[in-house]
Amino acid sequence: MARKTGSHSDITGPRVRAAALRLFARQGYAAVSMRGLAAEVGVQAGALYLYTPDKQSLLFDLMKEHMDDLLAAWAIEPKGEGPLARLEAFSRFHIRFNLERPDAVFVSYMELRNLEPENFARIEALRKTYETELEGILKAGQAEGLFAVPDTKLATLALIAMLTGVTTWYREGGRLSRADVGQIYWDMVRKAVGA
Amino acid sequence: MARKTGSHSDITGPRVRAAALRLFARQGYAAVSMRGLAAEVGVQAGALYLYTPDKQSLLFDLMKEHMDDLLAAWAIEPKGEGPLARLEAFSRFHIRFNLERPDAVFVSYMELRNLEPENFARIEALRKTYETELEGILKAGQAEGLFAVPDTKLATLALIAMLTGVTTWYREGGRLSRADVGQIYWDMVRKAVGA
DNA sequence: GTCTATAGAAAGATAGAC
DNA sequence: GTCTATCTTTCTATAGAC
Repeated sequence: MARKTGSHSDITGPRVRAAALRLFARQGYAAVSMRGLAAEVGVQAGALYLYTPDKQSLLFDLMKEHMDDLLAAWAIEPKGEGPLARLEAFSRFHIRFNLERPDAVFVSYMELRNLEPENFARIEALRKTYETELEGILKAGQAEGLFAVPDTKLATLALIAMLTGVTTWYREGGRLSRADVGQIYWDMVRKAVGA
Repeated sequence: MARKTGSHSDITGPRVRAAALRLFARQGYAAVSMRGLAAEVGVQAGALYLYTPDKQSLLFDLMKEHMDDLLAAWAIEPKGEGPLARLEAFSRFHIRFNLERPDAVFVSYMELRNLEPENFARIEALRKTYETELEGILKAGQAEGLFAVPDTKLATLALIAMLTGVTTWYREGGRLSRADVGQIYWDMVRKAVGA
C-alpha cells in the first residue's frame, strides 16, 4: 500500500506526462481537464502544477519530446547504401517507430492546432526536418535514375501520409504482425516511386 | 444594413452550420464555445438553440452530411470500364471531392473521437461503406491479374490515407493546380498497385 | 509533495421579454 | 426569431495547511 504523503517527484512527474499523453490521445487536448488528468494520475488537481507550469506546456513538451525522439532515432538507424536501401530503411523505420508509440503519434498529428503560435512554429520546424530526410532520399534516387517520381515534394508528403496512416488502424494481436505490415507497405512504397 | 429583428430562419440556419464547420475545423470541436460560434454568426448564444438541440448534434449533422454527400457523389461519378479505369476514377474523384471541402474533410477525420458512441457508430458505418468501394476495385483488379497487390485490405487503407493527405498541405493558388495534383497522385496510385 | 479550498472566468443550456 | 439575463456546472490556476 503506497503511502499518501512523502516525496514522489521522480515518480509522479513521469506519471503525469504519461497520463496526459494517454488522455490527450483518447479525448483530445481541449476535452481533457486538469481535474480529469489528476484523477488519472491519482492526485489532486493542484498537485499537477508542481510538474508543469500550465496545460499548454504539457502539450508542447509531449510533442517536442516525440519529435526529438523521432529525429534522434532516425539519425542512428542503419540505412544501408544507396537511395533504394535508404528508402526501404526509412519506410520500415517510420512504421516501426510510429507503431511503438501510437498515442504520441496521434497527439503530435491531431493537436497541432491547439499549440500556441510560438510552440507551433517549433514543432513544425522539427516535422519539416524529418520530411526533408525523406525528400533527400527521393531526390537522390531520382537523380541516379533509380526512381520515377514526377514530383519529389508531393511524393514525400504522399508517402509519409500513407505510412503514418498505419497507426489509425493497426491493432496489436490482429491479423498481421508489425513485420508483415512493414513488408507490405514497403512493397507499395517501392512500387509507388517506380523502383 | 440588415435589420436586427425579423424572420431569418432560412438564412440563419445554414449560416450557423457553415460557421460551425469553419470553427470546428480551425479550433476543434471541444475548443469551440457556443458563445464563440454565436459571435461568428452574428447572433447571441441563446439563438443558436433554435437551429440545433445541442452542440453534439451540430457536430454529428455536419459529419453525417459530409459522408452522405461523399457517397452520393461517388455513386453518380462516371467510372469507365474495368478495374484500372475505376481505380483512376476513384483516385481523381477522391482528391477532387476532398479539395472542394477541406473543412468538412478535416472535421470528419479529426473529430470522430468527440462523437457520442451511437453517433460514432453511424459515421463509421458510412466511412466503411466508402472504403469498401475502393477495396472492391482492388479485388477485381487483382482477380483479373491487372494489379499486384499483396493485401487488398491494407492497400485500401494505404491509398485512402495517401489520397486524403492532400488536404493537409494543398493550398489554392500554389505551385500546382488541382488537376496537376490529381495527375501526380494518380500516377503514384497506379504504380503502387503494380498496374 | 500533496492536500483542501477557493478565486475568477467561462462553459452549455434555458427562461422570458420583445 | 432574437435578445438579455441567468442557472448550474465546470474549468484553469493559486493559496495555504500539513
